[in-house]
Amino acid sequence: MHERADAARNRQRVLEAARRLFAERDPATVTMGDIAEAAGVGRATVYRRFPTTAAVAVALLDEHERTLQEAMVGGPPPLGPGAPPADRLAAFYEAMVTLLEEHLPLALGAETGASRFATGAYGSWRLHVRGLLAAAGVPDPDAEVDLVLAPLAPEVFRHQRHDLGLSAERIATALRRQAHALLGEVTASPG
Amino acid sequence: MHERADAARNRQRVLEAARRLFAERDPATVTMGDIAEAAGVGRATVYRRFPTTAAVAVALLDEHERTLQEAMVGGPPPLGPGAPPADRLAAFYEAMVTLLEEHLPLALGAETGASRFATGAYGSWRLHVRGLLAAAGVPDPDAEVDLVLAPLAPEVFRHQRHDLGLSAERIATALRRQAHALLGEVTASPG
DNA sequence: TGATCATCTGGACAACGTGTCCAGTTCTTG
DNA sequence: CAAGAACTGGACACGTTGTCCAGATGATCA
Repeated sequence: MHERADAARNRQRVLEAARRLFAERDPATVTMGDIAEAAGVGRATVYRRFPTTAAVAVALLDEHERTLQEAMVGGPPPLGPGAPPADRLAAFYEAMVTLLEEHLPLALGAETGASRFATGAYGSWRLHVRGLLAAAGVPDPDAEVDLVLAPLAPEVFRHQRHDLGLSAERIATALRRQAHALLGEVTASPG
Repeated sequence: MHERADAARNRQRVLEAARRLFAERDPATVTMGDIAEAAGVGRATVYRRFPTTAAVAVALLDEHERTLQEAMVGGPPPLGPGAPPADRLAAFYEAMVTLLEEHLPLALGAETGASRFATGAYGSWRLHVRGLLAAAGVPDPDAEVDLVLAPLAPEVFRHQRHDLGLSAERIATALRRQAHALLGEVTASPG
């Protein structure tokens, strides 16, 4: 049994209305009622598919995140396999900055309530970066992976981008340097 | 005009009750009403001094943070002045891990609502770390400082400590390695 | 085409947290 | 001890959440 036509139509209305609302104002202040009203449907209609506003944002982010993940596992280097770990981490950082620059309101909206560690996307990035750390010879990848991912928290990007006024390119450059510093010479440590 | 005796007494009751509540359950679920009830005072009495539950947590954290800050600016090396920037950053990381280990519930409680970037303590740490980055020859300290502080977000520590089960020492070791990787050889870059 | 039935819809409801207000009380000052 | 300032705590109005159910709508099948 496929989704009913009216249900599919309303789902689209809800998603589009939510995208607009998240972009227009502080994503943390968007309520289920706001989304329902903007979409022209009842509140229960929104609740039927999404338990929270964060879930709506996650749904909107999903396709973009999936595209990035595919490039990470099967795309061309340096983002995909083939390049040295330090270069791949730098490319990953750069791709994440692009993603945050394009969809920051959604990324912020996806964080309201539960932590980002619970999302499926975070798990994928974690797996990817952990592999890079291990390949580079980092002593304890399990302890470092979340530290390496921490600078990509949407709230950190928002702070740098808007409170501080830094350009996305400047942030990306800083992250690239850190990627090479963290993984560039690990195997050449004292021995 | 000094604080009235009964007001001071109630302030202490509120702070002690809040400390207990934050430690007992998820700090994000503690409400002003809970604090008032546990302290044995009315809700408006709590509102008189603290606008939000986060403000209560900040007040409780304040003295501990101040102690750390004094050690940073005037204490013995490697945390205080005198040691190389990489060693000082490593010492700072280690001190922050200790602080988080001892007062994680308060740190998490202080984050509910507004972002941690707005707190005065964050500004002090930022200033300190920015100075270390500049002294180490990092090209763009303003862009890197918040990235270097990001792994210390209470939510990241909570994830590593409880979701992953890592020991505080293991996290501190990983951070020390990163500190040396990020600042250890910056001035010895290609030339 | 028209009947049947599962699904969807949207307004209503109760519960909860927030922030404010003010009348009564308590403490400090002279 | 009197007068005034400050504090207290219950009450109030508001907004959000999450659930529920009776009516409406669309898919299926004869």
